[in-house]
Parts: sequence; C-alpha cells; structure tokens
Amino acid sequence: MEQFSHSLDSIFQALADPTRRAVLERLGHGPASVGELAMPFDMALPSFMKHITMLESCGLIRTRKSGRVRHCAIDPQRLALVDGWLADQRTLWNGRTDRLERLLTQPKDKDPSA
Amino acid sequence: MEQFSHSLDSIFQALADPTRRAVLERLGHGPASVGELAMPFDMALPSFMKHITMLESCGLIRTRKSGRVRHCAIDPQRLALVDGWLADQRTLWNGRTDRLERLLTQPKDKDPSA
DNA sequence: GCGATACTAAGTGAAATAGCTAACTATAGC
DNA sequence: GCTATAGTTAGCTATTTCACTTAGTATCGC
Repeated sequence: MEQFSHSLDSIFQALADPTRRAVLERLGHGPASVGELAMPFDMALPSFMKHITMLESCGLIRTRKSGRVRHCAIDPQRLALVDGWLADQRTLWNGRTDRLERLLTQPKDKDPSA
Repeated sequence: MEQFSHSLDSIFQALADPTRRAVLERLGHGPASVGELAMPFDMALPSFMKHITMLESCGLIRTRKSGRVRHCAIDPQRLALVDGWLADQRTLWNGRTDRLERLLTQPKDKDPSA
C-alpha cells in the first residue's frame, strides 16, 4: 500500500495538467507520434515534449522511437492504480453510510481486487 | 466540458500530495477537526493548514468553524468528477481493446493497423 | 481576567513546474 | 551529399508549491 503512494503522487501530478489529460484522451483513440500529438497545442515542441516525458516517466504512456519518429501509446494498467484508489475511497465513505444496511442485509464483505 | 477541465486541474493537483490523500482517507471514516487531522503528520500547523485550505478550495472537503475549532468533512460529490473522467477514459481504451480483440477473433473486418 | 488552546496571518526560502528560444542530432528523401 | 523533418538538449525565466518560523486572533476553562 505504501509503495503505491509514490506512484499515485506522480500519476495525479501528471493528470493535473489539461494538456496532459488531453494527450491521454487523444491516445485513448489509438497510438500517435509526438508530432501528431503536439499539433493541436499552441506550444513549442520542447515544452510539449516535457509533458510527454512526464507522462511516460509516471507510466501512463509508453513510447518507442522508430527512425526519427517517436510513437506513443497509452498504458491502461497504470490508470488502474487511480481507479483502485478511487474505489477504496468510495468504499470508505459509502461504507460509512451503508454499513448498517450492509450488516443487516449482507453479512459477507466482498473485495474486488485487481 | 470546458468548465470541468479547470476543476479537474485543481482536484488532481490536490490528490497529487500524499498528505492530502491521507487526510481524505482519514475523513472517509468521518468528520474531524483540523487539529485531529494534523496530529499524525510531522509538520507545522500552518503548513498543514495550507493542505486543508487547498482541499477545501477545490471542493474535496467542506469545513465550518464552531468556536475555535474548524471541523472538516469530505464532499463525495466532488470526487465523482474524477470518477467520471476516469470512466470516460476507460471507455475509450476499452473500446479500442475490444475492437482489437474483435479484429483478432473475427478476420471478417479487414484493417491492417499495427 | 488570564493562561492555554486552536487556529490564522505574514513573510521567507528551496525546489519543482511550465513555458520559451536557440542550437543540435539523427533520419528520410531526393 | 544536401535539405527538410522529427525530435532532443541546453539554458533561461516566471510562477507555483511546500515547507518553515514568528507572531497574532479568538475562543475555552478556570
């Protein structure tokens, strides 16, 4: 649990920027080169590259260079971490309101782990 | 869609810090005062207060002061925004994954994109 | 009223973030 | 080999973040 914390730091940090979220959304439709990804943004390429680097260093995307082109693709597993954290939180605060009901109706507690 | 983006910025930013995530987790078990929340952290109170302020300003928690004590409580609805964004993303790339699987299992649809 | 408690305000500083330009490397195409 | 393209490196700046200390305000309890 502790080792996730550090990852979550950088992942949430990465997600905190609209440019980077937009890149992820774009990559959700399929892989793309850095140049293609950069096009919609009114930003110098080196600036944009920092976002790509950041996304890769926290594991949200994977990239590989073929020739002079760097191809980027999303890494869904990484976002599962966020999903997991969020699910935990939801369980906590929903559990607080639902606990009584649950105890009365379902004595068994199920844990959907990854 | 645009107005969500700004909110997501500050929410993800807030979640990017382990102290703030820990506060949320603690608050998931129920409301608490600033002092109670601060106790586990080896941090000066003014520093800690900034985290509280940040969590409140992005809407993840609500606080009210009664007497000299400020009580904090979580605001689950706010995290639903994150949940929504994440769900959208999942839909995107799961859709893609499903499509790929379909291509692999059903050679009827010809699309040599790999 | 007076001291202790629970924050709050103000000011400092190191480090990270997010952008820029200019110059460079490596590949593709002719 | 020369030129254009795609990305990279280096170095600069402004802003934000995250912590600190010191001092102040506003209750609470006696």
